[in-house]
Amino acid sequence: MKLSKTFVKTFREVGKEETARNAELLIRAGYINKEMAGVYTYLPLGLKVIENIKTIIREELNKIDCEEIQMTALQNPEPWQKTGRWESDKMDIWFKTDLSAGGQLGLAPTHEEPITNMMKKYINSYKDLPVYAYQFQTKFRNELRAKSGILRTREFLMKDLYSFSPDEESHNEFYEKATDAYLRIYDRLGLGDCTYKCFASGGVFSKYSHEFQTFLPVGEDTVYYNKDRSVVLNEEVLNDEVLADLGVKREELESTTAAEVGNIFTLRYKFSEPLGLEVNNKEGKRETVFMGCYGIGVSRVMGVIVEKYADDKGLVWPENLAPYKYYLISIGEEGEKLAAEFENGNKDNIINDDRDMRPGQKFADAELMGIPYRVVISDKTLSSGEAEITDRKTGESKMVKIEELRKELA
RNA sequence: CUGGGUAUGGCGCAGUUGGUAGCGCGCAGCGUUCGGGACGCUGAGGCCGUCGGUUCAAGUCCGAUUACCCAGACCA
Repeated sequence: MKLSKTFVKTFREVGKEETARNAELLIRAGYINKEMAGVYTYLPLGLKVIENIKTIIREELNKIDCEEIQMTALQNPEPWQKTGRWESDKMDIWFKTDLSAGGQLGLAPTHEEPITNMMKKYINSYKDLPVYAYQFQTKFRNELRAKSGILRTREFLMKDLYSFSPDEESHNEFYEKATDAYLRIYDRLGLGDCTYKCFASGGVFSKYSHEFQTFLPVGEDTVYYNKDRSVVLNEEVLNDEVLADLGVKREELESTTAAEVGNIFTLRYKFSEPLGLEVNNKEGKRETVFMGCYGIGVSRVMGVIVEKYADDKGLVWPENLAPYKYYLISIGEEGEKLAAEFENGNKDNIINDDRDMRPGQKFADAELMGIPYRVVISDKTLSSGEAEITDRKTGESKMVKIEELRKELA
């Protein structure tokens, strides 16, 4: 990408009204734009990061036989009325809107009802099970207060997976597979060393659910854990009964703040029963489908990654998530020619900062944007037939021959 | 929702006892610069969140309202 061709700009400062580090840096670096409280636009760079995150999630879910779909953001109230979740006292985060022709619609806060309802058409026999369907979808939640930048927003991108199994046993099997897939996902997202499976409230669904919590100073949750972190539980379930269940003592636990980056639930018959999602079993008798749901807040994960890796100079992206891998800065005509040639040959991985600016500003922007490798090609480096590559994370520089660079950038 | 705060060019801010708005960044032009956010000159850009009131006169005072921020509560 030629930096001179994009409409995106970086900013030296952002208003004091934006205090969350993730949003401040993402706005300054030109990844996102704030539209209003808890509502953000993803600009070209930010969108590429989102897509990179989605690709990782998609690959891991496809490995465990999940199928991708895309449901609608507009919601028919009917299935929600059947489960009792249309009423605002049951779900206080609804955005509801009126149809011109009369009647109401909801803006999807989640998709258990519509997908369960839809599956009645496709799941009729035990032979149709299991079904694992997921989507990346915009969710709307009318939070009383949006905060923490892109960690808690009113409109956000979520990956939600729903499992439909013939019985509890096969569900549990898949639940374990999904857990493993989640751990692989966090690993690939660069959060593996600080993200743990965590016991949490099952809400109205079941005794427990499991969250995936990333230990992080700005996290909104408080979690308790033992020394080897084999047991991690959310503060909300820290009580004698749960401690006994898990076989740990209160005194053995330490606490920390954490950000929830995923949540998986065993739904049992919570939705399939009221919505009548049943199959004929081998004996030809009706059986209600056993369900589970599995969520990852894609945009929130992006914010968590920013919080984890950013330093005093700006964003720092793990290589597999970065919007571009290389940031080219050329000084002098020869360098400019080479930079243009390299960028032209690999537009998807290279930012060529061809703006008419002084080098200092380009260095600062390269760091602010968090591109993994900064390549400087100048008269100085070219005099020895070389270019300088600087690692964003470590700050270390090394010189490479132009021929080697040409190969690496190809 | 409770408490506190903010709202002035694209961004960040100032604006005294009420007298018709200013600074930095950015932007446009010219020139000098060119490996760590350069400099000089010139210039464009604002119904001061919105509605109403007080006054000869309101960015400034009063009332209302909306949005935004922080803390808390809330949070599949």
